Amino acid sequence: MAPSSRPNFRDRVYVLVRSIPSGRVIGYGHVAGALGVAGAARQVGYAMAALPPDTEVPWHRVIHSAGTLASKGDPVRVLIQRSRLEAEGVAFLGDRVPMGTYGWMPPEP
DNA sequence: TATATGACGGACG
DNA sequence: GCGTCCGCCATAT
Repeated sequence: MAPSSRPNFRDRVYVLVRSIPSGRVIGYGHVAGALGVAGAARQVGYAMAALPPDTEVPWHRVIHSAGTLASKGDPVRVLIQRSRLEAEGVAFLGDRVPMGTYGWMPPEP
């Protein structure tokens, strides 16, 4: 193994996202911070963009720190994301999610 | 190896 | 409350 640098930053993002319980959400920056690399919020989003359409990773539970959704050149993605969150019991406050209520934090070792 | 990019975050007006 | 600017760091080419 090559534990020196980041073996697979994206892979760690997927593992953490898969640990998010249903009906909960988390911000990109929170995911990066949980991986030990605060400030790499953009890389978390980049990892999501690399996810296949048949992925088992609940990428829809990863949103902006402000509670708003996001997508680059694909607004349909946001609609799917919102639909899945509502299906899990997440109540939207307009176009925003009250992270103070649904905000989830990963368990620290 | 270096340059450009990018599902972001926070600060400022 | 909303729009805009700068900075952060891993991936891609």
